[in-house]
Amino acid sequence: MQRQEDAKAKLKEKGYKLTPQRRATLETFAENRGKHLSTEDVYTLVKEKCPEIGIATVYRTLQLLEGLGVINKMSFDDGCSRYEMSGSDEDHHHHHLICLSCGEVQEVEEDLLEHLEEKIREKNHFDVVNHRVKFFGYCSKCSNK
Amino acid sequence: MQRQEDAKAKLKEKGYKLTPQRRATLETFAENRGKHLSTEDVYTLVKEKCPEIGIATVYRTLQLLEGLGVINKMSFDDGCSRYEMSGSDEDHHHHHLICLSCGEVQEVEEDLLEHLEEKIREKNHFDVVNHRVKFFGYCSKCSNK
DNA sequence: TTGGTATTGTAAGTGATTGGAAATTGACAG
DNA sequence: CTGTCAATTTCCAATCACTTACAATACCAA
Repeated sequence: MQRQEDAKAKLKEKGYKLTPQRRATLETFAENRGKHLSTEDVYTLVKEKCPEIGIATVYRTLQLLEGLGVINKMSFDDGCSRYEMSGSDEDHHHHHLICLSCGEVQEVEEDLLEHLEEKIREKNHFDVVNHRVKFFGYCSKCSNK
Repeated sequence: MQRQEDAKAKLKEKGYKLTPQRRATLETFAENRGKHLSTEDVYTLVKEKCPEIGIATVYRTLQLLEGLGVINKMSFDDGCSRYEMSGSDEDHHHHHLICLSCGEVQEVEEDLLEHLEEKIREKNHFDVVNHRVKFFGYCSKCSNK
């Protein structure tokens, strides 16, 4: 896919090597778009393609890919970091609904506050290029209980 | 709720971890607003969510949360300490402007999208109780360079 | 193909936190 | 003063998410 090829180009550009471990990690993210993978998740999934991989390499790879902007780290306060592939345009309108009861995370794709960015720009002299919103509350399953 | 989220932010800020035990304790206080819970009370209540928790951890957690100002200790001379969530400040909708260049974080106090919460509620069947927004961009100092 | 360098897996090391149990404290009775 | 008992703290070994040391190995440009 586009992003996978981009990522490979970025690696080469910066003098990093394209190893089977990194290739497998990229593939895994491409195959799991929209999911928020923990390091353990990635480890498990990548292991299917590349059984020898060690957990340390997974951590290193995720760090590297985050630095290159290929994936984004996000925290849902569940005790571990989670990542997803950063899709340049979708990313801009990509927000989360976090259930305070069960911890489930849903996504909302919507441009919520484009117009507010302008307001912020004027009031705070801050040049906004992106925003991210978390809504906290109770998902349908939990609020029915 | 807001105070729960604030508390989580404070923990993170000070380098403390948000463990299941701490999460359960915060939830317990949120669900028992206005009550004055003894350590034993907290132990019993938290045990429902987190049965493995030990009494020592409860004492430690209460100490920690008191230090962060999330809960208040009060004495009724009944032989044990009691606590309640400190509710003094109300639902502050404070959000953040994060500079991508220097990393500076400004706060904005503003209710940005109350009306959008209703929309989310209908479309996603998600009962929103709070939201948090991050704006990414460049602060005035950095964008002038 | 080759050689220098990046990268790897293993295993040991972080630092914060934990449960259980033992130790300490303090109020009070005898 | 001494013993008792419950509240609270401390000790300790273990756990968790993550990082690092290091020697062996794999990329990839020449």
